[in-house]
Amino acid sequence: MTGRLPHTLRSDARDNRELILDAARAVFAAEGLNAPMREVARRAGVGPATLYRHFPTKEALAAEAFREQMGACLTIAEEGLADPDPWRGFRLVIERICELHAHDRGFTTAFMTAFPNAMDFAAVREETLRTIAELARRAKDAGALRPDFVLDDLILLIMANCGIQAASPAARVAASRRFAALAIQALQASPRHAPLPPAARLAPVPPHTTVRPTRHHPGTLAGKTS
Amino acid sequence: MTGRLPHTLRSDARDNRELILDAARAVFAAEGLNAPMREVARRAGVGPATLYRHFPTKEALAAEAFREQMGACLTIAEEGLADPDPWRGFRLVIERICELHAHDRGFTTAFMTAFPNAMDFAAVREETLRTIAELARRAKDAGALRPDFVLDDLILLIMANCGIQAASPAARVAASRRFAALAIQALQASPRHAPLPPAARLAPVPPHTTVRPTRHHPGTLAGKTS
DNA sequence: ACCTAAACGGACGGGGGCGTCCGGCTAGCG
DNA sequence: CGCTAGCCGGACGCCCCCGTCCGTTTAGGT
Repeated sequence: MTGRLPHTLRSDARDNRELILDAARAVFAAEGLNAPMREVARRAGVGPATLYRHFPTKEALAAEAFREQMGACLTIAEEGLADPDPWRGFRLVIERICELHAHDRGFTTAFMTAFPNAMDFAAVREETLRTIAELARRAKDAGALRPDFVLDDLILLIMANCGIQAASPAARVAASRRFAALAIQALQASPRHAPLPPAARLAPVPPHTTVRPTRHHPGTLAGKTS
Repeated sequence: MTGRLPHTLRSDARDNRELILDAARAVFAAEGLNAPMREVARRAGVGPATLYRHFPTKEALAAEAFREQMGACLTIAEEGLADPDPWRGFRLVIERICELHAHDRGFTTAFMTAFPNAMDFAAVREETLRTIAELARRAKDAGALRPDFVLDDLILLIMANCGIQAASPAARVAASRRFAALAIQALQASPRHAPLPPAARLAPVPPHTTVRPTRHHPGTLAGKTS
């Protein structure tokens, strides 16, 4: 719905739009959401003005660029829910979501912050979380998932997964895989497990997660950084 | 050793040095290592030149500002090692290190990156890791820590802990506490645990990986400003 | 009280990212 | 084939941050 653009769009404009989206995906994946818009434009081989005309804000660009991954996220959750064994489904969800997030740096923060202006973005996010919540309920009922698991723990793990850095993308994915395995074993129900400290409300998170806002200069426009 | 400054330092210079260090600790804790040097200077109530004269590079400033925490880190490791029960010592180390890192945003990245130029910084880091490695060995021998644990897993967890964000510092600490508890249970030796995927070499990480500056744009990613 | 060396901080030039304007180009219709 | 509306991208002004220079202030010894 968002992109109900009239196909009365001139052909070159159409082409550029795709070029920009491809470039954005590549740049955001490699450098994160805080990458300069300029960089995306350069990579797409267009001028900055063209980029800004197509996507007036970075938020709009990111929302459009990550629409696919957002959908993938939901698909993963649904596939997990479809698994006859809820615990296996749950594990799969953890593993695949971690991998997805390890692949590009930008998507995680996009997912976590869930820009308020990109409505359907947040909607898919909520739908994904709701699906996983249902899956978690079943896994608990099956006695496989620890009963004190809450949805915020999932957010916690995704955030944590996002903190993992490495020299190469490959190393990051590998590390992320190991992390997911550890997380799963921590979430597995077990009589040996001591009770956990209380969960903290986490999401959604103010953007400074990635971006540093404060520049207390009275009067001037606020500055932000990441 | 590092700070063998002649106490033939003028009194105002001495005072300013302390003011700067206090400001740096506060700013780095609140905003992270990427905070502008200017901000530290403002907070300390000195001019930029003064700051640069005392600490020619941000690295030098951070190394000095975090010396205390760095020492605390090592102390934690040593106390863990001193515990007669190695597994309890290990758990304590995890919990306390996570808490320490949750408290200020800057220290984690400082610890992870371990600036190559700040020699003794890296030295303490290595010493800390070595101590924990020994503790881990004992905990494994006691049959409490899973045998496939490697030191990189600790790095992994610290990095992950660093990814945790929340609205308030208090919430972050709470989340971090829960995370630590989960991590400990994942690392606990258990016959139920499946083998883990291979560990990946992680540290140290180039500093720019962590964050990158961006500017604020009204109505877009920036959630709030003062 | 004075004098000097040391320390201070305001100010400067450079660099980079941001968002926008405008003159030139081209797609695509008549 | 020619025209026009729509699109493009170079260039601009803005702001913030960085690191350094230099005229001014001040500590502290005589």
